[in-house]
Amino acid sequence: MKKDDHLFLVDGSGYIFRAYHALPPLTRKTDGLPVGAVSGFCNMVWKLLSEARDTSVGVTPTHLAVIFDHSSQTFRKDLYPEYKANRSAPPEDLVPQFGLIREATRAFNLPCIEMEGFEADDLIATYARQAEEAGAHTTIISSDKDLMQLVTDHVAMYDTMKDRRIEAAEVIEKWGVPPEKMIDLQSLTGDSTDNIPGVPGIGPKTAAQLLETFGDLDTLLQRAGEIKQNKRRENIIEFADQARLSRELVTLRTDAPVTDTPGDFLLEEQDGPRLIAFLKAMGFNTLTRRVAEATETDAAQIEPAEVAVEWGAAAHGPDLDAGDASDPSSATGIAGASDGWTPGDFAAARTKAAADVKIDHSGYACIRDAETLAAFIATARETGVVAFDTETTSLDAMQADLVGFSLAYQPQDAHSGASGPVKACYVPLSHKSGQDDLLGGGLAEGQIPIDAALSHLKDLLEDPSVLKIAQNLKYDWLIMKRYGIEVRGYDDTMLISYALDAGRGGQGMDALSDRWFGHKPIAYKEVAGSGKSAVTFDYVDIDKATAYAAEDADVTLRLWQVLKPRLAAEGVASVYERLERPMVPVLARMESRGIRVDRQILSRLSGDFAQGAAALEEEIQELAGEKFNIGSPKQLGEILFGKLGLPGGSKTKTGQWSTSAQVLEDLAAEGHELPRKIVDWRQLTKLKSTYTDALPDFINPETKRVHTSYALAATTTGRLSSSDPNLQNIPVRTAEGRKIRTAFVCEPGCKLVSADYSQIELRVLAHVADIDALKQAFADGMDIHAMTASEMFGVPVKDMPAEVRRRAKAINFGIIYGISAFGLANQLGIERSEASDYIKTYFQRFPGIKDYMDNTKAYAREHGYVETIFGRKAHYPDIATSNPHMRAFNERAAINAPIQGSAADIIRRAMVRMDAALEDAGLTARMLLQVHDELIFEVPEPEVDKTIGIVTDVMESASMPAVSMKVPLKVDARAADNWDEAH
DNA sequence: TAGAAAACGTA
DNA sequence: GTACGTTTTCTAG
Repeated sequence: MKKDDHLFLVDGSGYIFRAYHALPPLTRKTDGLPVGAVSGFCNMVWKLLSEARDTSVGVTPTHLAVIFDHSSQTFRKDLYPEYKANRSAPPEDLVPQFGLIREATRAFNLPCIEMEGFEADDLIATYARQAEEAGAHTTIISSDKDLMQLVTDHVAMYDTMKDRRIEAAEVIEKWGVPPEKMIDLQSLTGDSTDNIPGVPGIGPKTAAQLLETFGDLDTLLQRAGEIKQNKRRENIIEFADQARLSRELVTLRTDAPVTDTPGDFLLEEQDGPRLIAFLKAMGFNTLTRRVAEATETDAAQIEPAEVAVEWGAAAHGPDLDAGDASDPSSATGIAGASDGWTPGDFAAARTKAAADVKIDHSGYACIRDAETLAAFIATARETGVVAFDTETTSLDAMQADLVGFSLAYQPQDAHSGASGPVKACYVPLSHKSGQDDLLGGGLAEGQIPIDAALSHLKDLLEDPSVLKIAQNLKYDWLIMKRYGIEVRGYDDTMLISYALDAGRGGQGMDALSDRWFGHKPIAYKEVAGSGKSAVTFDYVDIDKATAYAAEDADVTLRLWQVLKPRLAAEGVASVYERLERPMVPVLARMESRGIRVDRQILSRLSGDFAQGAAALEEEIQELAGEKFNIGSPKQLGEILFGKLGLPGGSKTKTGQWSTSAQVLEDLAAEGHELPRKIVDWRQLTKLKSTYTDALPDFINPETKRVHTSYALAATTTGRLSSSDPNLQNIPVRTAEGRKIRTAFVCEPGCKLVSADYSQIELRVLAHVADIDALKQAFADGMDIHAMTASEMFGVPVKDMPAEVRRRAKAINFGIIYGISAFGLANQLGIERSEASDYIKTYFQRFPGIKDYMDNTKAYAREHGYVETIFGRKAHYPDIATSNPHMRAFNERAAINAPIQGSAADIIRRAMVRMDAALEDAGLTARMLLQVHDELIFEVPEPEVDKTIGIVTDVMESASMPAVSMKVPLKVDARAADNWDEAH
């Protein structure tokens, strides 16, 4: 470097934290990736590079480097193991940004510097010193006081947020001492955020005054006896060694063994296309435009870069390698990791520690006044992590009223008992007094007015920098949304557990508590009663409610401590971050929108079905010769196979005659009249009771729409399930059943749009098993079942008999289900031996499928689980059982899971992106329902065509960029006035 | 009154 | 042959 050179050293790590807290949260439109700090960083760097002259930084750099912390394992930890031990860890939505900011640095064509064992500050000190020795000037882009000791007449600092240059005068103004005395000052004051001890009772003002009087730290410590104030004198004498240790910790190393020199950091021309590709990938439109202008690049011609995102894994960023700080729970007091631990070690330690802290209800508090609530929330906020749970009057989130809520920021330990600090609490809001039931129950005494309590709660729940933890958050999210609160910054223990342990048992709180702590929480029944004597939660005694509700928050927090570290350790962090957690608001919105159902249509159908069933009932009893309960399989079996002596097919496992549709169809085919009528009767009564009678009761009195509830963690494979009512099994196969779909309608001026994946599971199969013939067929848009038939039976596709195609279709489905000769024979009504021959032929024709199935079985047996193409695991703990029947069942399930599960993952990805994609396109279409491979939208009529385009695009590209499918995904979409016609 | 079994709707 | 949820009947307590 030369005399006139000017080196800029950007404190990258410092900037990340500052930008995160100072700037409004920002997420990438396409997938919700948090990018606020990245955006701030890019804007700041661009400003430094292009507009330096116009700002108070005052100079233009000739050399520039961005410096980062490598990890917390530095030489300072050797000096003082507690160094930074209490540091609050980065918030969840900052974690992925560490890697992105390094990417940004490279995209700007700037050196990205870090070194193991040293903090960014030491590297900055080293380079600044080297530059100074060469006679050049340095500007450190930071406002961190730890760097102020470096300020000289050749080294200044620059605060980008305040646009302010920091030189010796500014240091003196702020701290009362010149830069060269900053080390001594910090040695006395210490630093609570880095856990540097200093001398108790000495703050910056006192320290500056003492240094003014005594000159420097050594002199002060020697002559401490001269200090007049008793306490101050005693402290300085007693803690002199601590001050010297602190000095070692705060003194920056200027001799870090760096391999570059400042001269290597010569600023080069921007690589416009590369930078723009990155900015586009981040979705920074304004900056993209500016950079395009400045570099004379046509941004429209540039594809967004593929940027790898470390959503939760501990690959980058300060402290993330250490494990104990990789999530904010390090602040919760459970013993953390020591040096060199792997994430797995850490997770195991957490599990062990969790079982040791016993759950004790006596420490829970019931908070009944606003001041205490505010104080509790303030404490929780400092901790940065808080478990949250609502208590309401109903399991239906769309109808439930809030009764109270509970919070926990640490496990409530047993030792402190009732007199110790409160870490978990319940806040009753609308419990009834119970005395005046006749008057509808007055509000019980001693509850915070709900508006006041919710305003405190809102501050907490909507602050993304405080991590909220809930068990099944979607429910609480919907409740809070109805009270005008939108939860931001959250984890869901149910979903974490699901990502980790799908197939290993339930993910409900009671099951998890039992599994991890051997503890059974107070049962809901115990506080609210059951059956006829059950009451809604607002009639539960507040003391009982406190124990029950606070325990739920306490247990939820403990579960999070145990489960969260496992995500990274077991490689499913991205499954949780991308496929589970973002689904919470997506599904919550779908559920709260609901779908319009025409009560009149259902009512008319109910009448029709009732008439038809009554007529059949009469005929059936006529044929049977007596009145009996047709709905009773037991009585029916006795009539058919006992009294009438029809040839009884099979029996169920309890020894009863089977009267399944299959059996009755077979009898009907033999010419018997009665079974046919029973099948028809069953169809009508089924449609009536399950659909036309039941659905109207689900119409919400307020919204006049039907709001299903989606379960995110109910299946082993990753599919959703729907209940209350189940809208994923609305009839479609028969003409009678389809009539029910005509009752699913849209608002006037709108259309229902249904978009479904064509053959998605067979496409996934072609991809995972890598079958050339299948891939080719899909690429060519061929009829896949006809193609299969043609390959297997040598029949040309043209003018193929329907029966031949039907058999091939059954085989294709069979493959997906883990085919057995027994099952295929059943399905096709052929002999087992014939089915077996079909399978043999199929495997000869498509040997890759056989390989895939064998490999999947072997993998499942070795690992106990299988994976989807996005890394979701489905566990099969019984895969190696000695019971041949059970083992075969598990093997078929294990073969099916990657196929069904990958398809489920794909539509999840589409759903996560859908709302933003529609909004970006200026559309107001609303996604209402998901039926495994189908999405249903309500769309204003003028927007229909454009919506179909966007929806199709998002769905067909849903696997990208994570997985590039070897087979195209195809989506069919159409619009109509009801679901029957749209489908 | 709670839970299992049988049946049947969907992808 | 895979994955679910709901209804009705029937049994055990």
